[in-house]
Amino acid sequence: MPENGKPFKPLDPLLHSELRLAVMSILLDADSADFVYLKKQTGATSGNLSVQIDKLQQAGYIDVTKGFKGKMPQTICSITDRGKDAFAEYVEALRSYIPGSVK
Amino acid sequence: MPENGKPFKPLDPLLHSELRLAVMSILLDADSADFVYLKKQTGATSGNLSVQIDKLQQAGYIDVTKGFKGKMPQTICSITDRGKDAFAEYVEALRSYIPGSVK
DNA sequence: TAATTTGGTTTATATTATAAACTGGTTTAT
DNA sequence: ATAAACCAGTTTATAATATAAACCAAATTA
Repeated sequence: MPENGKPFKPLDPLLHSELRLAVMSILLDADSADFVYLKKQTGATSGNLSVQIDKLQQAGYIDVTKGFKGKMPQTICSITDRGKDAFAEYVEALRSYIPGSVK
Repeated sequence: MPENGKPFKPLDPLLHSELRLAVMSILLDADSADFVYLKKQTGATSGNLSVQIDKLQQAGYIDVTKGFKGKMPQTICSITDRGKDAFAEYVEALRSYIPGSVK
């Protein structure tokens, strides 16, 4: 039997989202970024970004710290170890869909 | 100015879907596959597969030919050049989200 | 010939993404 | 000092998407 089953690994739905993926990507590089920076880099609307940050936090993929910068509110995000793992696994899963990146 | 804008390329929403991506992946390798085979390989339900095949066809990413195999209906799918291009571009866009695959 | 299976399609539902509208506070202009 | 404009977000409404359940016609099997 040459053809075996389960060729495709499931894609973590929490990461399989353009904006959340972008946020994770930034945090993976920067290890810390605030709301304003994330918004600028992703081009997202505030509302969308706010919602997606929430989801990533609730999944334990990022840490969110609310404070102030001067008098202005500031939301700082950073990636967790769990988030790093999930991202790596997501990328690995992606490979299973891309012929030529078999390993 | 060290930090430039637009770091993330947009992800073609037609391909950014687990099942459609799997179908495209199979067709890219096989160049032709029927409904039954696609269903088996992806593990999708018939309904879901039917809908996603439709979308790919309407986008011009795949060709769909309906005929018969013996007396049984058969739906054969194959990838188009346009589909190949779109897939390549999608993978390229994905790279912009994955630190370490900068080029 | 009645039940079951095959190869799908259609339609309904649940989830998701996204933007619009809003809030609480700050800075600027009058 | 008060109004107007702005900043950093949150909440809520809406549109789009994914997915499965229900259905259908024909073929096969019992």
